[in-house]
This record gives sequence, C-alpha cells and structure tokens, in this order.
Amino acid sequence: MKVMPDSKAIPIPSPLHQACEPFACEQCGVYRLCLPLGLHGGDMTLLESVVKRKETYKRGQLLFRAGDRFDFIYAIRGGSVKTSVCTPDGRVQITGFHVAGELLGLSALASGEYSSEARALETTSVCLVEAERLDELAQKIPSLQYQMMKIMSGQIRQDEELMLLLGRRNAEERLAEYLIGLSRRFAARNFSPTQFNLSMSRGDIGNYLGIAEETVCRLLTRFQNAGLIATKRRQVSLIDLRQLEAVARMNPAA
Amino acid sequence: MKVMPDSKAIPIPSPLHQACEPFACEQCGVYRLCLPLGLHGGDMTLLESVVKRKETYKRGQLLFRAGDRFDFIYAIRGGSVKTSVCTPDGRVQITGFHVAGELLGLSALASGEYSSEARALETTSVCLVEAERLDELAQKIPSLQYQMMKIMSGQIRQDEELMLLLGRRNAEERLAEYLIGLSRRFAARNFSPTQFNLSMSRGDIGNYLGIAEETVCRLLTRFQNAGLIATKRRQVSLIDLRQLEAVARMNPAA
DNA sequence: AATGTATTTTGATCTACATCAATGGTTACT
DNA sequence: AGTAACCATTGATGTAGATCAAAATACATT
Repeated sequence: MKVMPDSKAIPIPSPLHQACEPFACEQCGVYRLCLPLGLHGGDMTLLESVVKRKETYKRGQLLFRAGDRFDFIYAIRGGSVKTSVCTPDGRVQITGFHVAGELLGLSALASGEYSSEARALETTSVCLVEAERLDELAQKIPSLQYQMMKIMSGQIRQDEELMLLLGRRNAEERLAEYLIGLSRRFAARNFSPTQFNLSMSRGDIGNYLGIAEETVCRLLTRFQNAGLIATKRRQVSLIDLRQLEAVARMNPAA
Repeated sequence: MKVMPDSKAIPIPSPLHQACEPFACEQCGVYRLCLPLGLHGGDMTLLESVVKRKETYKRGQLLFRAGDRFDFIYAIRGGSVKTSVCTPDGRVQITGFHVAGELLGLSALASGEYSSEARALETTSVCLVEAERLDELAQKIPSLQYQMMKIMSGQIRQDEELMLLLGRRNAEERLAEYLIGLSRRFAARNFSPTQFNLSMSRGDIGNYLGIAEETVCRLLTRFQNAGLIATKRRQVSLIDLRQLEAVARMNPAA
C-alpha cells in the first residue's frame, strides 16, 4: 500500500503528463472519481478537448478568488487545495479541503463569479475545464451531464453533513469525524487509510471544524494518549479506527 | 404589497390549480424561481409532462425521509418545508427552510436515496417531478439543463454561506442574518419583506442556526428592545432593516 | 367553554471551548 | 549557516451561550 506522499514530494502521477501531451484522462489516476467517469472512447476524447490547460500551483498560491469571473471548473489531478469564504469584516471560514479527482468552482455557475477562494496547500496539479464548453458538451453526452449532476448532488450532500457537524457535534466528535473522512478519501485514491500526511495546518483544521487551533492540538494529544492515533507534526497514523469511529458517532456527551 | 399569509390560510395561488388541470407552470406564481425559468412554449409543456402529480401536505406531514428511494424532485408551489439530517444517535440538524419556487431532494441524485427528511411546516403544495424523466428531458432542452445546474450551484453556494454562519458568527449575527435572509426571499416572491409570519418554531430556528431555543427568544427580545424588530408570537415586523444588517454583518464582537 | 398540550419567554446556573500567553520545534529565506 | 517567520503545544483564565427550571401564553380537541 502506498503511503501518502508528504508535502516535499511532487504529487504528480507520472512525468508523462507533465509534457505538452493531450490531457489523457484515462491515464489520470483519479479519472474514476472525476468528470470522465462513465464516459467511453470518443466521448472521453471530447471531454479532453475542453480541458483548456493543465497548471500546477505551489503551496500558498491562489487558484481563484471570490469575485473572479467564472471561466473554469478546476479538476484536481494531484495535491490538495483549500476553499474558503469570508465575512465582509474579514473573518474566514474554510469550506473544504480538496484532493485529487475533486472539482472546484461548482458554486460559481449560479452567478458567473466564484463565491469562494481556492488556495493550494501543497504543490498541486489541476485541469482547467472551460465551463461554457463543458456545458455545451454535457448537452451532447448524456452520461457527462449525469456525472456532473451527480457530483453537484454529492457536494450538496457533503455540505449537509458538514452543517450537521458544525451545528450539533462537539469538538471531539468533529475532529474524530474529520480524521475518518480523510482516511476514507485517501483509501478511495489508493493511499493508505491509516497513515497520511496532513497538508493543512492545525489552524486550518480548526477553522474548518469551527473550533480553535489550540483545541485541535489538545484533542490530538488526547486521542494520542488514548491510543487512538499517533501524530508527529503533520504525519498522522490512525491506530484504532474502530474506536475513533465510536468517538465520532456515539459520543456519550450527546 | 401583500402580507405573508399566516399558517391558517391555505397558500395556494388560485383555486384553478387545485383541479385536475395540467400543471400550468406558467400560471404558477413562482415559475420564475423554479425549474421552468428560461423555458418557452413547447419546452414548458414538455416539462409539465414530467410533473407526475401535485400534492398537498398538512403541517407536520413528511414529504420524504432519509433512506427513501429517490424518485421525485419536489418543487414547492406554496407553503413551506423544513429539511433535516440526523446523527446515528438521534441528534437532528435542520439544513434548510424552503418556500415556494424552491426544489427539494437535490442531494439524493448522487446516491439514489434521499439523504435528508422533508416535513411540511404548514399546508404546503408541491409538484412531484419524476427525477429520471427530468434527467432525460434536460438532455433535450439545453436551457433546462442549465437551469438545473444553476439551481444546484446556487444550493452549494447557499450551503457555503450557512457554513460561514455556523462556523464563524455569534448568535446575534446568526439570527439577524436569518431574518434578513427570510426578508429577501419573501421579497422575491412579492410578499412583504418587512412583515411576515414565521412558519417554524423558535426551536426550529435555533436548531437551524446552531443555537438554543432560549437564546433565540432572548435575542428576539433584545432586538425588539433595541427597536430593530417587533414580534408577536410568530408574526414578525422588521422595523430597522438597515441596523439589522449592521448587526448581521459588522458586529464589533468579531 | 374547558381542559390538556405545545410553545414562548424569562431567570439562574454551569460548562465547553475560546482566548490570552509563553515556549519550543520546523521550515523558509538570504 | 544563520536568522526570521511560522507552526505546534501546553497552561491559565474568561465567557458566550447551553442547560435547567418554571411561569405565562397560545393552540387544539372535545
């Protein structure tokens, strides 16, 4: 089993795709999680034709900002990205951490401008998909339309879960749930579900979960003392996933 | 300017639509906020043909539950509905209050079953749109596909806002924002933006906003004492919208 | 109209978590 | 290599809002 590369490594599947080659969705390690799922032969080639270009961002670089004109859906090939929104007075809420195979910018379709900002957490490679042409193409390829709807629907569902998390769960449950969620997503990408590297800071995690950075630290320490996990800086091992799930779901504090 | 009907009134546009007549989107007071937006003549007739049936629910009745098989998108004609999700141990989070022109069940597309439950808050009339046939139709009518995407995108954006609310704003800001949001939505439906009837209880509001029922009451009292609003039971008047917005957005507690 | 039930409101108390503060460990930059 | 900036951790203290409790009001049912 592969282990999640740490942020020093450049997480691009293979040097082949670095070249000016076409975008070869089929060669991309995560196409089954991405737009091309369910597409075949010629249709996939068509989809590749609306991929304007591929870009890589370094840690801290912006992919887009709230208010920017909406031209592209971003599909992550490798690396990770955080998205956030903010209040007029400057408070920031991170709305998601995104990894390979996930799409960014879906909320921009409604208004024609991005409503959130997206920033690379590590070296990150993305496909820029022309929104307008994707729309046209979806009209021609039923299974592409279906896949897009499914992805958006999935996003809505995921947001429902996050609301439940933010509204009804205590800090301990939130963090446990967070670690489990990461684990699942890594597993779906053939990374180890029990050993991985966090590309985001404690502060980012806390912001996302609606708790303070210090609380994240204290809870990680508590989980570690209870033998549920081991941490060394941003490297995390989930030792007792079963019990971690118990903390996330059935906390007696309920 | 019309005033929001209270929960005793039956909020159906006109007796005409009660009959077994076709579904006449064009006659529906909210079609501009709903799926048919952007559709013309024949296309609208086609859309009407995938409206399986129209139903009304009384206060407290379930439209669907989490886990039910996903067959229909529900479009609200009149009345209001709350949607909620819950933890395995029974805690509930209300994820939205929905009024005329809004769609329910969008998050079910991804998995084929509803992920949330929907319950009428007052007598409510809905169109049941066959999900599968709607999908097919969207392939034939580009502007319908576009409108569906736009609606889903809008939902995602709205959820981002709610996360910001739940994660970063204090109780006072949440409630002020909530009242303003209601006001806007009523305005878009040609109801008074300053005088309306809440179809949900204080407990529901608190649940949705992630605060206790008692806190909702205390804050409403505080707003009232400050001359921002007047309340009498579930009847609310927004007296100083400007200042209410100030509370929602620029609270110095930030 | 009367009775039972649910909702709203207000007050008193408690607590989970935020905030403030200080230190050591890592990483980035020149 | 050295230094600046950042990030993680732990402790001490404060507080927004939860929870508990109880009364007042409205609504539903007969």
